[in-house]
Amino acid sequence: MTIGQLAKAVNLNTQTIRYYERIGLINKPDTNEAGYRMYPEKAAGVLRFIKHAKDIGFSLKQISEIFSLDNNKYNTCSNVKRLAEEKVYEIDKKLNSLNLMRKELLNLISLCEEKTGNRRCPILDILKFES
Amino acid sequence: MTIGQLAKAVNLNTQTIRYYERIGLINKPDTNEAGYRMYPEKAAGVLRFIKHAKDIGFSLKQISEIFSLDNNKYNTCSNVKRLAEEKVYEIDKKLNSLNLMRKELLNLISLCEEKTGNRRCPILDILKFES
DNA sequence: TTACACCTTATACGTTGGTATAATGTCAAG
DNA sequence: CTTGACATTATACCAACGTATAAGGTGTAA
Repeated sequence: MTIGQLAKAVNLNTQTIRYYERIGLINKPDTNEAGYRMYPEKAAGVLRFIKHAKDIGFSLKQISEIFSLDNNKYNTCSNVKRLAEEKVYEIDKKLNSLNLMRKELLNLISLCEEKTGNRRCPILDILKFES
Repeated sequence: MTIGQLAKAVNLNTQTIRYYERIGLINKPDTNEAGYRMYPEKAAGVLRFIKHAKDIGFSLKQISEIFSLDNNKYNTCSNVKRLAEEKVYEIDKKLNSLNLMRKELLNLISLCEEKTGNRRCPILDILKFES
């Protein structure tokens, strides 16, 4: 699988895939005679994992952290598992934080609805002078 | 109130306040004889508003947009409300994504638990290109 | 008066996460 | 055997959101 085919498969720019390689997020795959990167099927899964992790707010650095456990020969499955558990904990913190924001915004919106017809905007009023 | 006092009051860097001015997010206040920016009390409220809005996920650009709605005094409340509703929608998408990722990680963790004692780590197997 | 903490502007740099461009090589089809 | 769509590398550029530095002016307190 060439880089172009991979890019199409996971809906990423080829430049982006090379960028991920450059920053050490993914490994450079074996190349063919012409020097083209030839990716195994698994690569698509890895990239989808990265996209997914990124979507939910993990930085490329954090994603690297998960991958880099691989470089340490003394790493056992339980260490990797521990890291995964830490990530779950981080996710839970993000979930809480997002839920709080959501509540706050909905509260502001409901204030707006109570006050329709009024000139003053309760969202502006509250965020400006009471926070 | 000088820029340094303001910065301390709202826990921001003076550079950051000047940066906000530079990008047009806040107005340049009147200056004294020496050319020092002299901020009214209200400035702290505005900066707190910005921090708060940023905390709940608004970009500086979006915050600018809110301010400009405020300046227009035209249909303000419903426009601000629309922005807040858009933000709630964004938050909901993130929540869904996070919940998916959480599930995935827990699934990987459970694979680890099934395989305790085994040399190979199923998480790494999945994440690595090779093997 | 001198020291020191503050203020000014202008400009450069830093980080994250890419995208664009140039100059060049490879390959398959017509 | 040329054309077009790919691939390679290297380098530059982008937006967002600041932070740092240089070179200077101001204010106050000992």
